[in-house]
Amino acid sequence: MELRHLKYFVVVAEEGHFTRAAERLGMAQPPLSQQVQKLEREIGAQLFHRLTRGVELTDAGRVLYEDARRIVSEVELAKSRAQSAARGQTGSIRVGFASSVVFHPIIADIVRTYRESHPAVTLSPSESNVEALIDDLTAGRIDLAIIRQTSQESERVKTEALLDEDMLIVLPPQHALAASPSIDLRSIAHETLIMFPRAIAPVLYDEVMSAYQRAGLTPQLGQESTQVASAVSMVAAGFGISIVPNSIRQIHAGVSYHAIEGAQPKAQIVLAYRFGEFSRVVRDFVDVAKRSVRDRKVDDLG
Amino acid sequence: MELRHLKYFVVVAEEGHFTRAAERLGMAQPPLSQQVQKLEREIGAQLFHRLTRGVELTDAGRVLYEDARRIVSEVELAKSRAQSAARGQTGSIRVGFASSVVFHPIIADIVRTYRESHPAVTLSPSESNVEALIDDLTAGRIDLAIIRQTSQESERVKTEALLDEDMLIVLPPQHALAASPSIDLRSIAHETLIMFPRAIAPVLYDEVMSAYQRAGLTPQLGQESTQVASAVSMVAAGFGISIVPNSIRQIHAGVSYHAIEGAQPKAQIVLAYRFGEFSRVVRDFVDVAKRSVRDRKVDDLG
DNA sequence: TAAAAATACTCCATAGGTATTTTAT
DNA sequence: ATAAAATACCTATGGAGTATTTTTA
Repeated sequence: MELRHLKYFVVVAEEGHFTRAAERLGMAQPPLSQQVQKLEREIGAQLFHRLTRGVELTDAGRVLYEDARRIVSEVELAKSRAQSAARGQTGSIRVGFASSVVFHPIIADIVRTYRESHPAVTLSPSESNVEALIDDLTAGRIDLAIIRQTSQESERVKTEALLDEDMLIVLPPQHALAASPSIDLRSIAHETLIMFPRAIAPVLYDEVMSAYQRAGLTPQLGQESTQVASAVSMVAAGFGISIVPNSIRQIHAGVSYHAIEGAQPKAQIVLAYRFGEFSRVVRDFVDVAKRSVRDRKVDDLG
Repeated sequence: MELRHLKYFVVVAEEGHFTRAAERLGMAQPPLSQQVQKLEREIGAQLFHRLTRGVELTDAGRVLYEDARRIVSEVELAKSRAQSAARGQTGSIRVGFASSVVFHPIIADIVRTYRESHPAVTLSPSESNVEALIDDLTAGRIDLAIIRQTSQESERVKTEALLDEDMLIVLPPQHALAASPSIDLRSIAHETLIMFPRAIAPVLYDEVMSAYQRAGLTPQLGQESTQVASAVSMVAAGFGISIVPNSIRQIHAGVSYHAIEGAQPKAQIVLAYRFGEFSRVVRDFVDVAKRSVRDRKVDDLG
């Protein structure tokens, strides 16, 4: 059985007349009769009662008519769905975010812009640490990740720098230096430094460590925070000070944020996706992300 | 486009390999390649990425695959429905079951009773998630669904509550509380909770969440299971605990099932059919279902 | 006898086969 | 060098056309 048979059958059923149906189908009557006969032979049942004036559906024909009509239109629908998927307008995309990047306003920017331009694409966000996200990416559990710079360049994962942000010193309320807009690392070298576990964002961690090193200092490491962001609440609670990416500033917990004088450590935000990624929806997301960053830079200048 | 194209496409998609697909189809590879190319031309999009070792679906291909597979099987079903209608078995009924209800003994009850009272009616069962079943119902792909309670009351779909069942805590073997017949949520609040995706059965999902909330607790959500039932095997594998409807108890996987003390979440089983459904076979099924539930309740009392 | 479907035949488009080339690792 | 898809070319099935016959109210 072919779709042709169902299409022909539907038209004949609607016209109740082979000759008129053939006209509507833009074909001659005999081949139409033949195709319907072939369908009847395959089903093993009469679909029409042949009358002198036209034809009439049998019971079997009536049952088939409902199904055939629906199936024919579903094929049309399937075709146009596939087409819009090819244009990247439908589908789904799973994006993982490193927990230290979710506060950066560019993230909201990117997600909003993408959602607007691809309203029919389902965007499933997840949050984890850099290492786990790279795993998720290679294993195909996510399609794309926005993370911190990573040294472990896998063969299967392509990374592209999105932007750099400065890192800031976080001081508890009532700290002696809370009023200074910028602070020299040496003036806080003796204070307990709260850091997230290195595994969560190794390059970020190392960046802070080397800033101390370049200044000829050794950080006094204290209690580890579980996340980059939760370091802030530990600072607020008086456990010590911390150094976090600028975007963490979004968190107002009574703490104060200060630029670092001299050797300014940078925190890079990076886009990661599988090498040879074909998917249009994913490629579009990459484009949107890059464009958002570019537009933002232009804004900053203006 | 012809059914042949969809059939060929489905096999190639499943094999990921033109040569093997051609074998499975009992034909040579070149004509298969040609037919698929023709389909791609008609859709106006690549359906496969041609790799050195086999092929892989594109976004458009993935979208089409789901539709094509369904359409091909619907054609088969339509054919046999027409055939049985021709044999004078005036009826057939397509019933969809939410995967989380299929283990409930009432389902077997209803189906058996209906089969006995309507031996000439062909009953075609299918299994899916709540959302997809409501879609199938409105689109006319199925006539009736037995699902979990749904909030999205469509205008075209009428739902009727069949029965409530309690939800139970599932614990892995050797769990400290495995011997307790009933458990307080607070005593397991710190354990990882394995849940199915909310989309599969939103009301069920929310019921569990609000049980935690009412107890002043926050669930520690872990890895999602793909199905309600597969949560049990994940519990057995030690990924955490879960909360499932009582009927899932039918699955013995080494796990233990426990009543929840206090705020007992309920899982409702619901009958859904198109508003203004006139078909006798469908109305009879609804009657049988309701009667089965009533009889069962009488049994429970006795 | 008239309207309409079925049959008889003819033709050619195309599904499918075989042999070979191209492509990507 | 090799696996696998694409291409080239051929064959023949069968879809569609024209002419005609059959059927039945």
